[in-house]
Amino acid sequence: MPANETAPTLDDVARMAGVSTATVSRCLNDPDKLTKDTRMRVLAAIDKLGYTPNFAARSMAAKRTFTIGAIIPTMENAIFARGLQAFQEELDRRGYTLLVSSTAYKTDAEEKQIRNLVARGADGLLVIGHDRDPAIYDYLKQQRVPVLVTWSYDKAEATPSIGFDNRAAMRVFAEKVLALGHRRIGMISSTSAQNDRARMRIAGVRDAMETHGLEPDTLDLIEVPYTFDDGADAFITLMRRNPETTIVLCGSDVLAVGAIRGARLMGLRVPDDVSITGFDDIELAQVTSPELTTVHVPHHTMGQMAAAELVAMIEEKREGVSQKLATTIVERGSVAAITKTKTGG
Amino acid sequence: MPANETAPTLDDVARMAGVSTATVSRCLNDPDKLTKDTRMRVLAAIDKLGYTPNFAARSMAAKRTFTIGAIIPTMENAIFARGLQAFQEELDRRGYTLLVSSTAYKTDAEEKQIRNLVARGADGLLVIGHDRDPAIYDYLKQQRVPVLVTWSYDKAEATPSIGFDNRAAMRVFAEKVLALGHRRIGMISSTSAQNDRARMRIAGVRDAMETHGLEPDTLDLIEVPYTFDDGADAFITLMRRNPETTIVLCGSDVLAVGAIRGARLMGLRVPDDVSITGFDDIELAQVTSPELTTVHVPHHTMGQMAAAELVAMIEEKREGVSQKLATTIVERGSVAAITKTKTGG
DNA sequence: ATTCGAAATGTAAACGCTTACAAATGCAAT
DNA sequence: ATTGCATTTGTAAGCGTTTACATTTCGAAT
Repeated sequence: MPANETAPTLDDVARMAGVSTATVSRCLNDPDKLTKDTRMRVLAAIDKLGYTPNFAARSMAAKRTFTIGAIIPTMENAIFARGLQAFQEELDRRGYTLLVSSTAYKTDAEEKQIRNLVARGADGLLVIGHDRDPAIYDYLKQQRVPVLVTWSYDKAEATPSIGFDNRAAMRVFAEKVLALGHRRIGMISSTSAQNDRARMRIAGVRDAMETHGLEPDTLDLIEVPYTFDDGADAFITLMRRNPETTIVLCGSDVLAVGAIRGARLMGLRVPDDVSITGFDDIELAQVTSPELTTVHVPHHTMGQMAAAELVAMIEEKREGVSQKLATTIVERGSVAAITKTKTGG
Repeated sequence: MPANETAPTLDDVARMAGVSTATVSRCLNDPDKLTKDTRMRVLAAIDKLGYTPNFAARSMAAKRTFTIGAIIPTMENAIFARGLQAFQEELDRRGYTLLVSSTAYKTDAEEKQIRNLVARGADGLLVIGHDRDPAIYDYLKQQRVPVLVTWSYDKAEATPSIGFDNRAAMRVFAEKVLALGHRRIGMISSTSAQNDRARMRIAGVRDAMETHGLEPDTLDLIEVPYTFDDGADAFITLMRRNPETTIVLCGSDVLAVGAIRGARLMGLRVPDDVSITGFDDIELAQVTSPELTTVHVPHHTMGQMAAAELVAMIEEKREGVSQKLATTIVERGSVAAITKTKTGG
């Protein structure tokens, strides 16, 4: 019963195996450099002592942490879960660990979190969307920490991004559903300040309205935070102040699910009385009744590609290259065409 | 344009402020010890250089990281999100940072993650449920890392826990809904191996059956992983092999939402044709139609209390003390009483 | 003016690794 | 046996903090 007072160190292992600390270190980081015999001896000692390398010491000496940080707006819903999962898996495969931090949509919390991650030695950072204080980008550049933006693609931005064109995706989608004859349009978006994804999706809807000969300013828009309840409340507000609305486009599935609930609360049938759409295509989109017509985002591919690119940026010490991913439209049951009856109402 | 090649260190700050490194360190950790004048000088230098303390160096020297690790089974759904959010907020308030790691329900991944968190110097660990390889507990004891179990309460276990009695909660709930006259009972649970929460909830249902004079073995149980689809599939399987089932109790809201979807797919009305219940009371429970009758878990309080207790264990170097939290029953629309018509079916 | 204790600051030794460089070892060719 | 080169191993200097201990400074009390 070796009731050691403290955790074993490299030194302890070296002593027990009868080798130098350098050899133990090599055994951990570059096993091929050792004789099979010494390697076995060291491994045995490690095992016997239950040794785990001290991360802080290691990263201080090596000036590398093999850690990548990701800052996401929220963990509360599944929006980022899928993509992040894929990101993590790919990182794992490449020998990196992911550190996740959530800002709970408080933009001012982001800077603090980024500094924290950098102080912890993150070799690279993944962030969502382009919008943030330029000072943050300056800081990151000064610290020489590679950053990759995701969930957004914008070649005009200086920071490399792997994502999709939120504006175009929403435009194409909106054009398609509006072609069903809708003239009175409402939209529920999450707060667009400091959120290019939200902003671009709104712009996409306005683009589509123009295509259909509608005045973009007539879009009845309401911006709210990011929960089901917000979606439900916003929907009710929208329908009260504009009862002749025939379709409500939501900036995300979460909001759309809330909107469907709002419709149920008001005794409105979807899509018979009003059509509702989402964006993201998370699992949730299939549990409502009716199921959501929405825009499918390639979460998995996006996460995977982001991991590959960020690791490449780190290891090859090169600038990141942006890539645009395609979104697709998923038609389920929440959208209907305008019928005579309805237009008359 | 001081295009420094490398990030500024304590030394740089000290030099610029004309003080020793010890003083700069004090300025960061114990500002009151300094003259207002020197403090200002140091702060100015820190600001000017854009200095951020190096976390690895700090934690190596201080042998403290002010970091707490949490290992959760999944980030994919909101089950743990609320509690973890509260946990994080409380930790923040006390000056600690949270590192989250998800096992994706792969129990063998947990040990690796725990070792990783320990190697990273986590001052304490939060884990979900009691079930895990005893070797893990041994390792943690040897490393002297405090552990707190949550989402489960069991005074019989050696590891302190802050949570609720899964078995009793499910028993009380099941007794209540079964009192409505149900005799043919199905249950969908997530895999119970290595998952005391699932196991206890199943036991709770069996307890309730006995109370109602039903043979516990007649419970038609099906265990699946943890997604909506699993819930839907399980429900369909269950109803096919046992069409006269009148109520399906689910081990979690996620599964229940899946089950509701399964019912819709089969053309069954809830609760008219079959009743369905959940467990957890996450937001999701209110977006389905009908809304879920479920067991409310005090996520927020649980997370908050867990944070307070774990920090106390660390700072006061004492054993943790377990606490049992109460759950409540939330009746919404997914359960109906058995009518003559139905019993005749 | 001195003295003394408290408060502020400085000095330097850890902390547990990695890695450049030096030394030792092994093996093949002579 | 010797030599030379490649391979394996060892030595020791950092890495950027914190903190015990030593020293200096300051102000109040004499």
